[in-house]
Amino acid sequence: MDYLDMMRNPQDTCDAGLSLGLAIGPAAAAPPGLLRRRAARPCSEAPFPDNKPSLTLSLSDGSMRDEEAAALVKSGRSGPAAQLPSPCSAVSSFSAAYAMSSVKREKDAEEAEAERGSSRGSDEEEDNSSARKKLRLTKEQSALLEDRFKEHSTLNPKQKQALAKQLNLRPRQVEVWFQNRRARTKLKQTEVDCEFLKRCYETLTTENQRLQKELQELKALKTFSAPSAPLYMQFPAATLTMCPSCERIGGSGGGGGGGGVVADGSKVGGAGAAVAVPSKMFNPFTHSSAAC
DNA sequence: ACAGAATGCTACGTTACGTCA
DNA sequence: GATGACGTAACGTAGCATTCT
Repeated sequence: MDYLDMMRNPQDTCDAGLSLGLAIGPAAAAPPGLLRRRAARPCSEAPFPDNKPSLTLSLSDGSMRDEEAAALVKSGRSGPAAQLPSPCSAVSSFSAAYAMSSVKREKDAEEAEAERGSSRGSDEEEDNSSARKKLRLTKEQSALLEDRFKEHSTLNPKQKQALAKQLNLRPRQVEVWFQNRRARTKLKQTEVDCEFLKRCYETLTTENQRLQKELQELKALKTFSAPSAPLYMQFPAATLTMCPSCERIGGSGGGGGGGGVVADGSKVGGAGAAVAVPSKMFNPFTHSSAAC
């Protein structure tokens, strides 16, 4: 399965074993970008300094560009067709009130101008039309960019300059490529996380059904018990657990504390039960019992 | 020392081009 | 040849951190 297949069939991605490395960690609990945008970091830092995602994606293998590479070979394209966005058009599409951005554009334009004068002199079209042209990276360029991305998902200015020179691209193009590459990685991560959560939901649903069934059985058992006996004595011993922290007794069924989802809305233990379950969700990954 | 501006980097969303079925 | 889907380069924007004044 290559990168394109994974993009088209995220389910296949999971089925192929990408979820094997999943763990309940920062990435799974809160997929980056879903809750809040990550704070900016100095470019020298690692991409995921502390809360490194708990699974890795093999997006950066060389096979991922095979289709594109094949297309390039087929089309006979051999080198980067330099298409420099017209500085005029860039500015005209945007309010000049944005001084910060326009300064950056000027810098880009200067970069572009410098490139034009040197390595990109072979461009056949230097039209000043406002339409932006799209460059297709060559197989070699893509491969090298992928290699660099595998090493670091971000570049410092020196690395960017060097890589741009090596690839015969503008630094801005390298920068954009890394931006888009990070975005693709993140998208893929989100898809995997989503799939993982879906499976968690299915597991919990199954567990809930099982517990409801168990509850029904216990209720049926209760009708044959002595009415004066304490409630916890009416449970089979094997179903009773004690929370080590709060030392409260609860049924292993999870619904015993009132927090479990019960079909008829009633709570096991009733008002007098010494079990308090604040959470409405039973988490089989963090609780071996639902006593508390 | 502190405040505010400038700068540089990022993520995110969007646009538009190139390719393919 | 026309067309729609898809991948992705390029762009616009805003937030944050650092540096400068």
